[in-house]
Amino acid sequence: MLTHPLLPKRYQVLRASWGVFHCHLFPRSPKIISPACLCQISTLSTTNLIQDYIRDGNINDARKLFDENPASCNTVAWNSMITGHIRHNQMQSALELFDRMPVRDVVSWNTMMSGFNKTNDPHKLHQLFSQMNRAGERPNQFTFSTMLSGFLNSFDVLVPQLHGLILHIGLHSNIFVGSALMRGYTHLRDRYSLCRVFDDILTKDISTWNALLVGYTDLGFLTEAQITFDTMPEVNIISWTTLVNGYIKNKKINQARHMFDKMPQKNVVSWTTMIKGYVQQENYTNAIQLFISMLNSNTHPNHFTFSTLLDACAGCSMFLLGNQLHSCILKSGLCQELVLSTALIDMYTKNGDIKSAFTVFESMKAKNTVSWNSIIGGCAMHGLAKRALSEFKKMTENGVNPDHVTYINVLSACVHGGLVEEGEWHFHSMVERYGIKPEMKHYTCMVDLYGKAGEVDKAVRLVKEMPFEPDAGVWGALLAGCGLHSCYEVANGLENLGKDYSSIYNMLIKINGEKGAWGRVIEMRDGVMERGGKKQKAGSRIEFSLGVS
DNA sequence: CTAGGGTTAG
Repeated sequence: MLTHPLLPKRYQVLRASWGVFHCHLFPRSPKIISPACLCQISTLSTTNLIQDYIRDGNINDARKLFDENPASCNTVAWNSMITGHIRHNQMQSALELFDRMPVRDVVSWNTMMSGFNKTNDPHKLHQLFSQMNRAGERPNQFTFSTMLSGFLNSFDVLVPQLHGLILHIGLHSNIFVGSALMRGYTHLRDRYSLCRVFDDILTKDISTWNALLVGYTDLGFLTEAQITFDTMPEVNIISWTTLVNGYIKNKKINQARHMFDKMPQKNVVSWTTMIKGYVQQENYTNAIQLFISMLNSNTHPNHFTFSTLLDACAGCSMFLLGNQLHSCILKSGLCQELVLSTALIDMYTKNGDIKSAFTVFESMKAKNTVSWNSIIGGCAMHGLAKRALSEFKKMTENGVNPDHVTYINVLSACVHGGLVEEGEWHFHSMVERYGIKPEMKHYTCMVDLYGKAGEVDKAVRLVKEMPFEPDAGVWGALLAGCGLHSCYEVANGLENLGKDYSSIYNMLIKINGEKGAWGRVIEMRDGVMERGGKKQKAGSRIEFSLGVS
């Protein structure tokens, strides 16, 4: 039974020393091994083999062995097989095995849960948890930490509930459960419970302390975070990076840089964090300088670093650097990273090179909502309205669900192409077909669409129907339409016009000026000046990218 | 065989 074509070399050795193996396991057994013993040995070795294969990433041989020896597979073998499928993102196969396994233990349930956690499917996770309880399986510390991390963005409310169960079972002192709970309470922005859970963990390790640091920085308690950092029994590179990132998240870029410079050592993550900080502040010069220092310190950039830098290139039109980064990405073998391709598409469209954007887009093997959004948005930005709509059609045909950003892009494509009917159709279908409620931006697009097309009445009606108070964008779009089609009366007759926005007054002034209503113009201009309004400065992207401005 | 802490895209 131990002879098998799939047995790797080290097991051939085991087979050769069969006697030793036999004596070691069953020292008192007769020379001729009974069938029951053989079966036991076989199960042990099959399970070990499957585990070895999976550890080596060899899912196919593992599955072959598994399928060909059903009698030698115990629950551990089944669980290992499920783990293997999950590691290879084969959730369907994992689920299929889980459904037909003869005996499930707590590990089987936990493994499936971690799978759904990986695929970001909190509903399935939730479902599995109740099934598990119905089946009479008792959740353990693994179950709770998986559940807690899976529920962070969807079932936040369940965090205290799970906490109750955890206290009941007595698992609150487990470091894994504890740090998962701390993350949960950080999401709930509950500082008191965060500290409470931290105190309940009797033997804290460095991850526990780091979780507290994350909690404090996320909630904006920078002083507490700094004190924690200074009093921690030990700090590692993760603690340092957490603190730097904490200052960045709270817009204290200089303090972040101060800590960053004090770091005893830096890795890709810490460099990327600091670079991202500067990109967020639109301080692209420092971001690039830091990137160069990073390369000089012999730290290799990863896909996080590249996407951050591409974001910078998109932000300030550094076309050359963007191109160079694309070459680096191709060389580094990271070009199939979904996020990177999406960042590349965005960089190309914002630098005016829609053709390259399409090249990247078409080279992608897997596309998600964000990637489709970036190409549709790119088409819209380049005035390719029809193309944007046809890409949208392809997206839905490919089974990728649109979201609210998709519709902002689709509607703005309609605006650029003057496609009123199509725009109306999509505006309605977003709720009816996908249940996406239109937000302010969607209304802005529609107002813009009607305004540009000269249907100012429809635009006004839409503004009145809107479920929220219009912002500067909506008023701006409406007034732009009025200006374009000389609707002087409509513009001046608007009630509740956004009086707090000086840009709105500037547009009104322009409309009145064109009509020759100078009295009103002067009156409004004085009003704007009294409020301390300034004339908007014009800027050029070219000047910006040359560093002139 | 299953679980925790720091960086990414529209």
